Amino acid sequence: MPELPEVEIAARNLRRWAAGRRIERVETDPRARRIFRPATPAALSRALTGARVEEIGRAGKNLLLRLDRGGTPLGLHSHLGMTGKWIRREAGAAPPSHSRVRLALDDGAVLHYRDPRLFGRLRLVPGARFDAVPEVAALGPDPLAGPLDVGRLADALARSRLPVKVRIMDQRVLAGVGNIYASEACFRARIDPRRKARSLERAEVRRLARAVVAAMQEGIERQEGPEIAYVEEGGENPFLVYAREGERCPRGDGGRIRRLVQAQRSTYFCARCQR
DNA sequence: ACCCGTGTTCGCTG
DNA sequence: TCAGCGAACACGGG
Repeated sequence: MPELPEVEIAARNLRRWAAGRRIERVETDPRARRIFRPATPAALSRALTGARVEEIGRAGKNLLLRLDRGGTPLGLHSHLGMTGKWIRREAGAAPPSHSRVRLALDDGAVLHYRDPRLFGRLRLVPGARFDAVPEVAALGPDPLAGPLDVGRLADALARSRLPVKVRIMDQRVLAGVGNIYASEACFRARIDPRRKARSLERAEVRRLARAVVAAMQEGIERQEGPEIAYVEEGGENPFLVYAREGERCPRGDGGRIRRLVQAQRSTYFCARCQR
């Protein structure tokens, strides 16, 4: 389930599970070649076996693992795509379905990278120089890495004729915003997602920036909190408007949530309160 | 069977 | 040259 909040939870999990641990064994699913960069399972296995996990960082939707191979730094860049997830299992436990990579750690646990659709990516980064990875270098500001620069966001919006909801999903504009949180942020900011990005006034840009941060923070708290058990799959839809077509607007203004398609993705909004 | 999907990249077009 | 568009990737679930 990866947008910024889910990737942040994955980073926190990996810190608890793997920081300071040594990777003793690596297994890969041969069908999963396409997620590897470079694309050979053998190269991935050779590089990671024996390495120690030092730090786990996050930039937008990207997980950045800093490893140590006998004094030489090595980076592992993990992008979860649509369906990627890191899962911990005790030694000998049955693997989850679609486990594509298994990292056996020195405490006996096994980290599984599960990814049914294979849209994720795992990339070795020599010297842990993540700024040399083009997709990472091109990222815009991360909404949780310090206060967002409203002027910079306004500039990025002013240069586009795209609908604002589509524009804020561009990772060069805001790192970590995906399809769900783009709808949620527009709703919180009371901005119509169909508006051209360049049409927003400065005050609206400020509202949008705050709305993005608030939506992300709530998403993280929801998944990190003690109620994890029933937020897991099968629970209620935790979002304000996403996937709520036809329901009443949560602001109680009498509007109904509408669905439309923008840039081949579903958008949800209330045309009554979002202008 | 058919449609939909929390993401990104690539090739084409104007 | 570049912003924008639509297809493609691959598979499960409703």
